[in-house]
Amino acid sequence: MAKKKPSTKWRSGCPLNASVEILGDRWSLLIIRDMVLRGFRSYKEFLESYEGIATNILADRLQKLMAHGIISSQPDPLDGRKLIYSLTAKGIDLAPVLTEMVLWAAAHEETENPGLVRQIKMDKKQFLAAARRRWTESVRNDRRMLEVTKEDERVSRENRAGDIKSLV
Amino acid sequence: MAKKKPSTKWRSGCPLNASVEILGDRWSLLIIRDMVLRGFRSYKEFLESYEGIATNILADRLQKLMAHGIISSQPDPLDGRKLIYSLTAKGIDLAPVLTEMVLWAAAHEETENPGLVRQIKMDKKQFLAAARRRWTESVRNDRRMLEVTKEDERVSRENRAGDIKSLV
DNA sequence: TCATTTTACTTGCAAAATGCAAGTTAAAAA
DNA sequence: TTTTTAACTTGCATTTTGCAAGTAAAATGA
Repeated sequence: MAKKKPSTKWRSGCPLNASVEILGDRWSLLIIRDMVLRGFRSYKEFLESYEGIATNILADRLQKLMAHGIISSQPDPLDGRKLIYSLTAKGIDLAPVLTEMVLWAAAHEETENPGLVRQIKMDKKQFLAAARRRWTESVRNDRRMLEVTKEDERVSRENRAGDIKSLV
Repeated sequence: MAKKKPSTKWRSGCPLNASVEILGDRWSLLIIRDMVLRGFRSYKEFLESYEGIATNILADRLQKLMAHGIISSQPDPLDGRKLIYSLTAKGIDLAPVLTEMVLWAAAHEETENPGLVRQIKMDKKQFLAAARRRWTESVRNDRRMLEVTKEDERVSRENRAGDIKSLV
């Protein structure tokens, strides 16, 4: 499932340190946020998000998140130029980290999006359950789409075979 | 209470972005961890922690954490070379962020300190309550120590005054 | 009391990460 | 079949990080 294990050689064995080494930069968690909370799935969407990430940094972060097994990618069957990025189970498990960081900043800094904050405060568990449900749905949906695509390919292969036969 | 407001000019108003701009580096949260979980309070202790932070980076991070009102510092009344760093309320409020990051890494990476992880998993609320209790205690204790020191100074001032009088 | 040690830094410099602008390539749309 | 679009890559300047070596003030030891 995971793409590749990064050379698990942490500065220390402390679990917090592992988190910080993987996620401790100014962009990774924002990409995760866009996926968990806003359902973003493509390079273009991430690029056009609020904070304005640079193209090379985005490409680098997507690669690293994949290397850490937090996201995965597949070609879009409907548009060959696109890659569809998905959260893995490891990725959606970051939702509680996100929500706590949102609550902390909302409590101590001047921030926007009071609707989001209110929702989390009102019922954190339900908020997380909803996020996970959306994720489960999208995984199911991707699988379905993949099957349809495979079927399409099978049919088109048969058609080509038919064409060739008709040429003989 | 807070030292100074940093020029609140975020890349975006999203609360998660604020958190990431303040805490999104490879060291800040480790310093907070050392304070919340291990009770560290001096430059030297932070310096000797597991991950081996460089002296200049540590000085820089301590300054930034102070500028953000996450920690504060006071001279050690028992040793004039030392500064005692303390978590502010804003600082101790980061405990839930820490615990979620610990749980995430423990679930998905090879890490050590299973005792800590077991404790958090067993009863997260109680774990956080204990961390906060330790913090409240240390705040109370600091205040007490400060008063004792002030009394000492008053006495020593009187003694000096007495000495001067005795010289006249 | 006077040299030594300790604490909390600073400074200088090399290496790595970040950010911006300008390509590039393959696929889709007009 | 020309033009757009999506997802990058490249080059280069700026910033951040990390290491090693100071420094100043206070405490400690002889």
